[in-house]
Amino acid sequence: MKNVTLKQLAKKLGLSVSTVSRALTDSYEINVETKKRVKALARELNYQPNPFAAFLRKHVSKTIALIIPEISNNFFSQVIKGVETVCQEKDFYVLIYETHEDYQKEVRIINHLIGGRVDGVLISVSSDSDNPDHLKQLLDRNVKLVMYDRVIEDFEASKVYSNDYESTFNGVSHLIDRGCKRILFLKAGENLSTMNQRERAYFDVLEKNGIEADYSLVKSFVPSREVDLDDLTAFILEKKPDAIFCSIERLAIACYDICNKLGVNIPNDIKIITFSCLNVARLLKPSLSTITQPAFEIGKTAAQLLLDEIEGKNEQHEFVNLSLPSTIIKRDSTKRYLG
Amino acid sequence: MKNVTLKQLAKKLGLSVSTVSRALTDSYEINVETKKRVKALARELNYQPNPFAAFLRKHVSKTIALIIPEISNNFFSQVIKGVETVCQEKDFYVLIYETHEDYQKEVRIINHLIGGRVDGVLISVSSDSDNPDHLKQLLDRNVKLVMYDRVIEDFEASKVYSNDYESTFNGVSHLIDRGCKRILFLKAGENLSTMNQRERAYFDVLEKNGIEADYSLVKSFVPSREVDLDDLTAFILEKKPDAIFCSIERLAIACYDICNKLGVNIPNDIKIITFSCLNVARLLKPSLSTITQPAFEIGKTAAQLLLDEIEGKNEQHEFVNLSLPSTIIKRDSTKRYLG
DNA sequence: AACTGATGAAAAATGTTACTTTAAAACAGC
DNA sequence: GCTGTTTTAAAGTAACATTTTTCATCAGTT
Repeated sequence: MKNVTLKQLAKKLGLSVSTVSRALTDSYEINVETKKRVKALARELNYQPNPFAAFLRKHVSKTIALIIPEISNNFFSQVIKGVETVCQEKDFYVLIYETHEDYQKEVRIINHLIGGRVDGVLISVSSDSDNPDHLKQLLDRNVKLVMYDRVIEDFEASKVYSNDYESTFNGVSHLIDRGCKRILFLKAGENLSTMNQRERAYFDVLEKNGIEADYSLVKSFVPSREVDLDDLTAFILEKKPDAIFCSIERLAIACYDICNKLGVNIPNDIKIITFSCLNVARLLKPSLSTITQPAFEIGKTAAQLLLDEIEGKNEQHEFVNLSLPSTIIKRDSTKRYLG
Repeated sequence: MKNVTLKQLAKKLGLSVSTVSRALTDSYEINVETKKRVKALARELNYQPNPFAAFLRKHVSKTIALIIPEISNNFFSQVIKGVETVCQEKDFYVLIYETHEDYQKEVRIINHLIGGRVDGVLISVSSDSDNPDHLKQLLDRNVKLVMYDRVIEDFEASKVYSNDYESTFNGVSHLIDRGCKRILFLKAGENLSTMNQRERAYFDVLEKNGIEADYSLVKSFVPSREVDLDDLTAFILEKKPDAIFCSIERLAIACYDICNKLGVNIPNDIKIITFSCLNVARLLKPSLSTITQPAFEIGKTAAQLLLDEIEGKNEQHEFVNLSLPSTIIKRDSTKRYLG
């Protein structure tokens, strides 16, 4: 082992290991001169304490796990950024895991984490996650947990998400304001908290506007799979909608492709609005109306809450439910007529 | 501590700790019946070996660090995905670090890693990284290193990148084929291997086509900062180019915004091509011609190389230099005329 | 009785930290 | 000036959970 250890430092300095250790942590019991000597040598040899050994003593790893359904997704990559920002500031380490929307994989990951690898876990549950037993086990072993975006509603933990109900309500209302009556609702995933909120809002808006609910206008997609374009094309041709509400960005992109192929004009023939964190939405043809979630803030806030819990600032287990507002940006894809 | 340990298992089973340990690792020295009993209890209590204690003995953490200049960037998030894919398969853990293009931060991160937290490091160096001493220290302490995308050319390590020279050569040639003569070259970062390759290719194409090099048509941007739109607008208005070659996606987006604002038509007035992993490039107005790097493959390949080295498959230190081909996709933004 | 071979127990080691102890010096009280 | 106490500085040691090496036991065989 080529790594510098306390032992080596102690030997070179003619001191004991414990003295060196405490000199480095600025213990009051050590002579000022000795401290200086120790620190000077530590700096010279670029001594870095071994984190694994330190953990074994202290049972604190200063590491959290960030569990993500799909990494290369604008929403989640901004979440990562938010989490990173907070953690780097507080000298915490972030382990990233991707579930690929697979519940089995999620369980396996959590089991790994049970070994005590991390102090806390940030999770957005996978789309077919119906049973939270594995998460309970984490808590049993004193690993802190915060859920973000996709949460399990009756689970005892802090949660950070966006106002899916309200923003969907506004989004669908916007379509109706523009004269749409036959609005497709494309959802992704069956058991997701976010999707349920969005679907509820969709039907509520219809009811409020005296439009009869047609459940056949709702189509569900498997988030982990590619969008089946032929299938979606057939669906659109069959239903002949005047608008499409997409609950994820990928579906909107598929709709754009399909409309281009079919020669259907957006927004004159069909209007489209979608949940999306795409930063070039304004440059699309036509520019895409979006409901943009505060991804970066969600990441930051969730990480903040988790670190607070780890640092024992929430002894009473007062779990927080935080809803951060999305922004609805109306662009050409939902314009009344585009000349 | 609520965690299940070998000690607890041993106590419950009436065996010694070492016997339990060896039963779980399927040592030939342990009676088959004993093994069964041990494994049954381990499964029942969901025993997970403490990774920190295991490390301390074995000096293998099965963890690598992935150092990234900017996480929320299509290219890098696909790299993450590639790395994740390989590592999950081989049961390795990935720690993510973001440098925000800051050399000081990069040095700090590497110093942290020197403590032995990881078995290996995957790095794309930050844009103002001129001195690789910190990386040498890693190698001194037996931490493996592989560079991806942005590499330091004369550093003793395996490297994975894309064929920046050739693809830029093809990209600029494409612009010239379309009749462009006054091509801006927008670069990002001064000391980056990638940028140097691209710039060299740009000038080589000009020379090959008998166009006199005009160094004032090259403009450099600081990758960590927002693009200064006013500044870029002024530059474009001053230089009156018939094409712009963007070395990063963000610059192309800025150009689109500027052209829209100025009422300049792409591609009739100015043609634009860019390095980009944007998956909606085809849906922009006009659709954007791109040079798309194989980000996912770069991540996969680099991770593969690193894990091989960690697992001792490269005892002779035969470092690999791998160049993966980018794809140039010609779309409307470089069309001859768009009616 | 000595020797195998199988089985499992004990002990050592990893690098750090926290608790306990020791040694010496400084100081107070008689 | 000596003894007893306090203070200061440093050393020693145990513990963390695991793995690995060494050691011990016992049954069975020569």
